[in-house]
Amino acid sequence: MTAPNAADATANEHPILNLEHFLPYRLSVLSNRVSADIARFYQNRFGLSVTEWRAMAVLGRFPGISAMEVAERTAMDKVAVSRAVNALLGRELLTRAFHESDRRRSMLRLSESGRQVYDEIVPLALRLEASLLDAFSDDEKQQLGRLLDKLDAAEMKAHG
Amino acid sequence: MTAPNAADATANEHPILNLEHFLPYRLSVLSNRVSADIARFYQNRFGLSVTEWRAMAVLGRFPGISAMEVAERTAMDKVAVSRAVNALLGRELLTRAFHESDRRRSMLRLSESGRQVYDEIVPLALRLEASLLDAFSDDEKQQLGRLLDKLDAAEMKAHG
DNA sequence: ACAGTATAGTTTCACCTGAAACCAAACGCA
DNA sequence: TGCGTTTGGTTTCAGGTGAAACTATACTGT
Repeated sequence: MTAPNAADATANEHPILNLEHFLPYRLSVLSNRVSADIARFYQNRFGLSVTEWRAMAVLGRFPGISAMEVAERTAMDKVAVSRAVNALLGRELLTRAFHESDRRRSMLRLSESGRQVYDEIVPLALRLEASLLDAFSDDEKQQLGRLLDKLDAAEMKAHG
Repeated sequence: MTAPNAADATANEHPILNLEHFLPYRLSVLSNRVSADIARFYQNRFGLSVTEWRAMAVLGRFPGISAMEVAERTAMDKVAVSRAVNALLGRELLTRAFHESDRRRSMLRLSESGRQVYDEIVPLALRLEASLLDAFSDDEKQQLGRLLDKLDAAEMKAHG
């Protein structure tokens, strides 16, 4: 074999990873920035952490579910949920009852004031999302959704 | 005004946020899962944290840059970079020299063994990325890139 | 009925992270 | 030259985070 050209040398002996085009990196940076933008807002306004807000968000949608279900629906682990729920109970933004026939199982709901906070945050969260997608045509929005679905599926498959 | 119907009530009085379709949430979950998949690997194999690997990745590509430039190119803050660099210096995966005429400025490079680690990780990282994009046509890959660019731009604009 | 296992949730521990304060070197400009 | 400001980098501090151990309740099969 003849001497490799520069490109071959790069490919074979010293592979290079171009971080700024590396998909996992791009996702991470984008997601961290977007999350920070939103978090900053409800942090300042309501003193809620991301995990707390996520718990509230899912309880606004599915009142009465257990901590376990909150964990599943938010992709947080049960430790994070436990802490978030306890913090929110302490601030009386949540109420907790226990299941009649299985007293391990909690049943969580937004309290009156929790619901007020929720009702105030949701429209602003939606506005923020909308501003991200401002420059997107309907078609592009749909494509983005589809591509993210596909990435989800691929990640699951590659072991999730 | 007559009594609102269920849909109106939902829209006006009790807006609902559907977490599983909320873009910032989707990005966060996907990105965390993908990052964890990769991190698990070089964590086990080399005891490298995400920040350490990112620093190495960028130094493999741009030998001799300063800690400040590493921070810029990895979107990490300088505290994280400082820690990562010191850990890597301790393990002799990096070397550090100082700039002649500005002795505050460091000049960082992968050491021999750092380069070996880099050369071993890069192909595996690329394989992992490829497996994520396995089901994507060339066209879809290109669209994904374009849409992520657009999201980056929108985030910048909405204040980044 | 009861021994073993599974499940919901909490606590502990060890680590990661960013903001702010800090230090030292370098620059700007009178 | 020297004094205020800027900049590169480190340290400190105050949380946030997940893995693993733990508690309490419920289920299962004999």
